[in-house]
Amino acid sequence: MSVTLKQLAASLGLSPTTVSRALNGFPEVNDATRERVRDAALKANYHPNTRAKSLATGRAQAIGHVIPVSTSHEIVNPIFADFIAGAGEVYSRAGYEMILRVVADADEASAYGNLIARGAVDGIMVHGPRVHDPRVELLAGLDIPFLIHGRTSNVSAPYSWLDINNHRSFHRATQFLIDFGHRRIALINGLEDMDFANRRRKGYLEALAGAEIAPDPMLMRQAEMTEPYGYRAAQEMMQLPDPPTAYLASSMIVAYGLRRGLSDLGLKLGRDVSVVTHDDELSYLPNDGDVPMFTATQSSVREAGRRAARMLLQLVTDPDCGPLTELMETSLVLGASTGPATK
Amino acid sequence: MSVTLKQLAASLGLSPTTVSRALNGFPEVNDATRERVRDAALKANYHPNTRAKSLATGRAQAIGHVIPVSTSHEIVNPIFADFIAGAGEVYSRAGYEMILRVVADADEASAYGNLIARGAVDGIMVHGPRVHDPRVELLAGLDIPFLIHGRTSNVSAPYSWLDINNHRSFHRATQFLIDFGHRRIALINGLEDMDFANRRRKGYLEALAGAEIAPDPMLMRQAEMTEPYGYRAAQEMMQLPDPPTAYLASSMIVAYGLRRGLSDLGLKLGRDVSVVTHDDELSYLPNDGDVPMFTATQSSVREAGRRAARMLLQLVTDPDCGPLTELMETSLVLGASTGPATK
DNA sequence: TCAAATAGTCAAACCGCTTTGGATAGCGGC
DNA sequence: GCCGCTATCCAAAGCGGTTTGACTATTTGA
Repeated sequence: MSVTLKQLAASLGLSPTTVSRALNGFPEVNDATRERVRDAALKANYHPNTRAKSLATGRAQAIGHVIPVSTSHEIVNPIFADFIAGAGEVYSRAGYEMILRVVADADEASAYGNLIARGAVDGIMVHGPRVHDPRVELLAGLDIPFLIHGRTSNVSAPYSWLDINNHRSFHRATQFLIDFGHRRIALINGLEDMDFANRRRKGYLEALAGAEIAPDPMLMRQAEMTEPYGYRAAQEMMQLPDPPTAYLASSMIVAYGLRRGLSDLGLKLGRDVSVVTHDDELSYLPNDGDVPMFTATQSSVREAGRRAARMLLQLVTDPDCGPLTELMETSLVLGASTGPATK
Repeated sequence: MSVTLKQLAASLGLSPTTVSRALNGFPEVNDATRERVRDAALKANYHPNTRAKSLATGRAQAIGHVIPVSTSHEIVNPIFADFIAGAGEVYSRAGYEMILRVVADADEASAYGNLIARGAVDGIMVHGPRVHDPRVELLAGLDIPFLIHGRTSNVSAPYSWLDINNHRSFHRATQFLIDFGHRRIALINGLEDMDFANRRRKGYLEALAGAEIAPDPMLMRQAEMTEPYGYRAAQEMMQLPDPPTAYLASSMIVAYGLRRGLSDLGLKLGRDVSVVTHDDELSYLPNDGDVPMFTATQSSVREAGRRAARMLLQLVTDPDCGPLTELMETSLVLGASTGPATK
């Protein structure tokens, strides 16, 4: 069915060696011969067998992504799709394959070991890091380039990562609300054993402290980021004796839930109550236009995927280029969901 | 770093042949020897190199997914994440790798040829089929098992697919609204060159025809399924001289947009206006609880991923098991978003 | 003009595994 | 004691590429 190098060589009356070198651009091949080989390869629709090639070269030409699915909630974070779309773009341009493993978070450790021991990948992208993430030390000991989308805390080993500035982002968003006169600001966070959520919480708390506002546990929640979670948070918090006048949402999905919860109570965003959300710029949930629906800390997760992929490829190409890190700042865009605090 | 079979064999004083057979469960190995080999393999953390194995066996032990990204809109369909999560589960259990290609839809054809010619995969999953999808004939001629998530029309070649009954689903949803007395029913569809959207449209039109309701082009839209699309559709259609009393939405995301558009006009779902949506049961947009928010035609895309993967693996294992097809029915769940038509 | 450098090509080894086709030893049966 | 089995094990030949180390012509330099 598919042509092999040997067959191609035979049909040209050349040795496999020469054909291989001709196609891979080695200098010690006559230009005329190279031309002839290239033509023939094209005509025969010759593509080198990936497996054979990577066995011979020792390079897998593939990057592994292990995406964890929380066993308890069976939830797939919607940002994966966009991140992967971004990364995939870069990989295919660079001639790398992306291999994906969907793994229940309990089995994650073995998934990495397995992937590497089998020589299936040259590098690994780590998704959804926790505050204390054992995977970092695990991978650091495994002698393979890896990059974390996000960060982890309390880990001594140096590692490469790309993250957004979650701390600053939520500090700024909180400050923004404070400047508008809000003092009862609720945080509808993601699960706080996730590193990103933890950092956001710290940013929020610091901004409150800076304004000498005592944090109120009743105004802080964490959970898997679904729409109903936002809805319930809004509905329940509005029942409080001293309800929040503003909300910080951890994602657009949660913000949609908040919006629904609030509007079901007859409250209008930006007038009666304010909402600032983080916006990953998912393609099907655009928050743009003349006046975006939500005031948001914005950062494209697709672009993050592209950059992360480029960094990881660099680490693969040159393993000694040291730990690579990038902190992407978010931009605070003004939307229709915020306004001054009302009494 | 990682142990090879040869090393393992040497350390045991055995030949590679015997070790290979011992680990792969061939009968011609002494039980005691097999035990010894297994122990050693475990202790040495031996995992056979995937590349070498698949080169030797001719089986890639991998399935390729090509996910198209519409070049014009740069939109990644959010259902991919859940579908892939479902499929990934099945693959890892079966010892298969999932390799993903994100491809601008223009380059798709070459992506398949390339993937196959390189011997990288044993089977291919096709996403997002159009009404007339050239990929089917392309793949049929390529002599590799493939399965389409969805279907295509006007293609003579037989092929394997798994789809939900889009036609029946939207027929039923429309009928449901008609039974409630609605006659002005809007269809907020996905792009109708996508096969699923086309079938839904037909189901909708047939139900209208059955009730002798003339379809109104002003009440039918198609576009990429984003939230603002739903919002605008609701806002604009409500301006019509004879506005719809009910809406059919193509996805939860669009339904959210509709909801927002309608509630911004002061209309309450289920009372002033009805909405039925299709619900893929994405994990972060659950539409359940005692009374789901939306009345919906429901079908788990994650489960579809699982089933599709199983079917494809069967095709890979036994290429002659003929075209496999499965049509999943959706269930119509009653939610709070529908009610009788009001004048 | 002749040795030495340079192109251009190829045979063969190798990557890590599977698999074919023996080889060897122990066994019972005659 | 010899034969034919069976139970175990192994050497070697692939799988489809890359890469090392020659081997020829041809140039080049002196």
